[in-house]
Amino acid sequence: MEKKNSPSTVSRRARPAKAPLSREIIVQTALDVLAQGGLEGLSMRKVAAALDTGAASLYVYVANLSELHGQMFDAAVGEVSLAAPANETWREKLKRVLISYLDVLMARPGMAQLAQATIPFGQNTLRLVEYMLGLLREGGIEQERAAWGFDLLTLYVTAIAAERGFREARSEVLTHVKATLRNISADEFPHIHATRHAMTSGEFARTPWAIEVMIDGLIHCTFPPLDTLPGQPAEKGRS
Amino acid sequence: MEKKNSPSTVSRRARPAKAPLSREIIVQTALDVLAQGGLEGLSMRKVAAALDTGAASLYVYVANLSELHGQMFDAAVGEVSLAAPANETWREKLKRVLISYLDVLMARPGMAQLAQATIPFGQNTLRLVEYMLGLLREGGIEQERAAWGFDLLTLYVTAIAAERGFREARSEVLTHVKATLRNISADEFPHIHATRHAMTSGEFARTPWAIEVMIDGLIHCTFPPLDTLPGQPAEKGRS
DNA sequence: ATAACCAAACGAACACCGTTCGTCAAGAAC
DNA sequence: GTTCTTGACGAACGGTGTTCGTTTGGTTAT
Repeated sequence: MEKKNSPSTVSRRARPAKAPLSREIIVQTALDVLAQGGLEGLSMRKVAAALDTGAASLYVYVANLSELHGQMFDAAVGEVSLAAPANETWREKLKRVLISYLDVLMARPGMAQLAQATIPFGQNTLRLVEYMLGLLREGGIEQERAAWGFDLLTLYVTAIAAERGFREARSEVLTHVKATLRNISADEFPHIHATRHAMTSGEFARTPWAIEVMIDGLIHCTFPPLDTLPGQPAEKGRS
Repeated sequence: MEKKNSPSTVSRRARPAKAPLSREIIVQTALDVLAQGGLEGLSMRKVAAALDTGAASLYVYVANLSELHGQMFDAAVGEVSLAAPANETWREKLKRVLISYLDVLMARPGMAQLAQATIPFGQNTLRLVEYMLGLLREGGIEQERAAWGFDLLTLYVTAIAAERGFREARSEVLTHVKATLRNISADEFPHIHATRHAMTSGEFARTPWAIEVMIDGLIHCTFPPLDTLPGQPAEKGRS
């Protein structure tokens, strides 16, 4: 950004003690850029600019933007708190860690979308997965249900965070939607009309509620549906 | 693309009977482009090229790319089948329509990501929402639980479709992940080690299973948590 | 002290992208 | 026949990820 090396070779004096680049510094700076500008405002060029260098310099430490995304996600997952009061039940602990994960996803705009676009298997992610699987097993949920259930839970939390992120990013569209919903025809769409307030309510209560619903389902569900495993779904049209 | 109008004004004769543009044609062409190249391969320029015109021409009918995305999504939702055998229970019908929705999301690569990026309230979407809410009410699930539950169900189906889309798009990363998972340390991550096969299994059985889990949870859950509505979550750290 | 070497850093370029602007031509209205 | 409107469009602006070839500063070998 602030480079002025038009003469011969004075440049190295104008930038005397620049801290050397590193993977960690790049990832941390990228998280800062994300925090300020969201996922739209995150680009190799912007991150490089924040480090007072050019985009090409980053490619020494990071293969491409996609890999940087992955590194950023895992670094963020490292901020999830796994601590819990010892007297809590497994269910309370599970809910607690999921909410902490949700907090991390919502701390920086665009982090949830980043989580959705990332196939997540860094060190911090593994630690989190291990912890959650342990809790489900502690609750007596067997192997397969635990694996699938963990996926169900995290998928939902990530999705709800991403959805909120989008709505914050484009609030103009959202107000338009709310107007449409408010004036919706009671004849053509009676059920939507009846629930039109509930649909946009409970911004914060909703996620804990959904977590409870899914854990309840996980406990009551009679599956693991071994019968459907061999011969495809046996359900309706899988194309 | 195939324009040759270097001389004076012969161009109009070289392109005599071009079908006029329209919103519908643009949306339909965009869906074709999406089907072929995924969301990455969808751009105003590509859609315009497929219509043998320039990108600027599209802006007469579509405000911007984001609005085009919205129109594309609603058009796709129109393909969801709401038909069901009359003797089915509300629960079977609900599962059926959700699977049909999943099919639509997976029919074109990138459609699920598009669904996640869209705030969905076109005509076809409203029809689908109305239908699903009706089924939930038919099942005796009261107003608020139905509204939130519908959101939970669709959010999950969309998320699972998007996740699969990503994995297809970047299979190189996925194989790497699978290798990591296969050789994972049994000491450091015992639970992951134990469930490492279940975690990547059941590609197709998983979604019907998760739908059952969520409906079970929806039925058994004692909520709607009116107690948490007035004073924020009363849970842990909402930032 | 000097020469050789190497890897990090970087400037420039390529091929894209969304969007805007000014212009042009064809049909409608008069 | 003339004016007016409007859809179509070429060109351009400022952005993007990524690559290539070169520079450069510090380290090692002579």
